[in-house]
Amino acid sequence: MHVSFNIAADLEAAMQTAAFTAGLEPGAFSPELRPADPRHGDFQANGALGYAKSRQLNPRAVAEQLLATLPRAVRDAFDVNIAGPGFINFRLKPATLLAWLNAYDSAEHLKSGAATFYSGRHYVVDYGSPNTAKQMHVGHIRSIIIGEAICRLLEFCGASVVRDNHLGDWGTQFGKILYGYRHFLDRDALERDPLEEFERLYKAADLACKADPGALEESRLALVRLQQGEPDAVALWQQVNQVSTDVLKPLYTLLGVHYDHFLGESFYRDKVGQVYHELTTAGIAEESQGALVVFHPEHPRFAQQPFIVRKSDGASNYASTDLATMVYRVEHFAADGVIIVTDTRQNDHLEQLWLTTRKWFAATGRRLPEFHHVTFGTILGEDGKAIKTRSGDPIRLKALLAEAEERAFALVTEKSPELPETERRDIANAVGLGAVRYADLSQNRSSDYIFSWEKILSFEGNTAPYLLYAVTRIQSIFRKAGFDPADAAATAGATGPETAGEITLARKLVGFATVLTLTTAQLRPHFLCTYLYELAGEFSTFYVADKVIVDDPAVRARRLLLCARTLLVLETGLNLLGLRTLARM
RNA sequence: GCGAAUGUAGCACAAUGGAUAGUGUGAUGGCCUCCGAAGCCAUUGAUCCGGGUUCGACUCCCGGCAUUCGCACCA
Repeated sequence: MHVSFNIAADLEAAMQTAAFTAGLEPGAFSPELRPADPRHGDFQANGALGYAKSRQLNPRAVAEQLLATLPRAVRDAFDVNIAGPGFINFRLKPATLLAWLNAYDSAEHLKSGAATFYSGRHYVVDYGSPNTAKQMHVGHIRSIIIGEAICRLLEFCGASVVRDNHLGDWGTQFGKILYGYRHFLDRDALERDPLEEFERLYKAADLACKADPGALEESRLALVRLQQGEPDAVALWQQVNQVSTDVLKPLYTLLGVHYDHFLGESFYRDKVGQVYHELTTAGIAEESQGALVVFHPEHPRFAQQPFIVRKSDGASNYASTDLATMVYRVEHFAADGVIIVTDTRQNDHLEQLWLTTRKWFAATGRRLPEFHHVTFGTILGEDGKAIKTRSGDPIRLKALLAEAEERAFALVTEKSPELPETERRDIANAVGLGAVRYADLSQNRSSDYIFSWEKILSFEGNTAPYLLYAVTRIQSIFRKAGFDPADAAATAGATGPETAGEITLARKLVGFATVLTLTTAQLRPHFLCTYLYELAGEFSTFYVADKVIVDDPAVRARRLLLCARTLLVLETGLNLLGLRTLARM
């Protein structure tokens, strides 16, 4: 029996065929196939309701018609019934469940099943993208974690992905650092910890600029000199960037993120002239108060609120470089889609960027890519305000991750004191970093969320420790049974699921395909998290109800198959989210 | 002032316009001679307010309210 990875897609196509055969008006019927409440089925088609309503028909009668013309293959694979006002419910038969479980038996096979979703599509994902001359703090973590998960998900679903770190390495902060370097430099401090000193210089200069217009003016001029290529300024700028990336890279390594490129704003410094020229020539940009700006008359707000493309002192800003970046990504990387992962505070900027890009590309005959601004909210402390240290400074990312590992180590030591310390350290790394990561991904990214160590490291609820624990329990079963989880001998001759626990678990496993389509379509990793949490829950229920290691070889193979596939889907899913899984903890 | 995001049990979070709004925590009561109880089962409790669209609204539209954020040379 052949069974597709994404069963829903086949079913949807079959429904269209049935509609045609049944003589429903062509083009007017949409199956509206959705995952169903498990009490009703695995999928439900709601299309009969809308179709019937618009044509003054009885929706149940339309559903009956569709049901009568369903292809034979659908009836073989599903139990089908009509319920309520005209919902058509499809429930996977045990034989179909078994066929799917047999077909998708490895990460490679799951991936090749999913690869049709985005096959041949090229995406550039811009995430992380910190400013240089600063330490990374908690504020940077969401972009890194969400961005990386999106990259992995798209790749798994067949896309080719370019990971681009669009460093903020060319902005106004350099004018201030140049100013600070000239007036406040502490050479010993620079020697000891250069990044620390550059950050201090920036802050000192920033304060000076707020207090003294002369300082502000000097900083601006310093930036212009840098952007004009003055050697002293350029040398200092290079030093700052070198020091910064030296500090950034180990953090990315710790987080398992490997960028293909670090094309920061400065990379585009020789490409902004073309932007000014084309926008002016096309009549999209205009001079206003000495600056080059774009207004969008058709827009209620951006008709008045300018998109400043070149500052009045001639310097570029992030609008200039972002526009140049858009062209580079389409022309150099042949991007079909551009995804930028930043917090919601940049909504206006990115909306203006996109409005401008559309007009500009139309005027110059360029191909317009898909554009997704993947936004996210702020991480809050337990007081409901933006998270900070007690002294009011931002929490450094490095310190946060170290604390996560430390707290996880204490927990593991408490729960499993018998394990050797090196293993407990390793577990603490996976659990601690996984907990931070999962906390960020498991909630809808558009909301702010409250960060609590107690909550994210809890073994109860939708957390990394709970999911990692489910993985280790399954591993433990295989250890006890004397098989490697990937060993086909363990599950040879397995028949379809029979008990309530087995069937529920198997149905959930098949749902992996649906959740991948939903997660990538909306670029919201929390859909996958919710799914994995539910899967782990179904496994726990099954685990209590149905003993796996039993004498009857048929029952044992059948249940080991479910264990093996649950392990596979949990590990695959968690890896897509960037979590490392464990054999024991 | 204009705009955006958010508003769901005491608390923290789910719900691509579908059927009885799910889960964790908390509280209460059960389940280990049995594969890891870091677990499982059960009870308890909620859609900010007012209109509208729809066969059907937490979801879409309009008007309020609340919180957070953004709005001419930071990114």
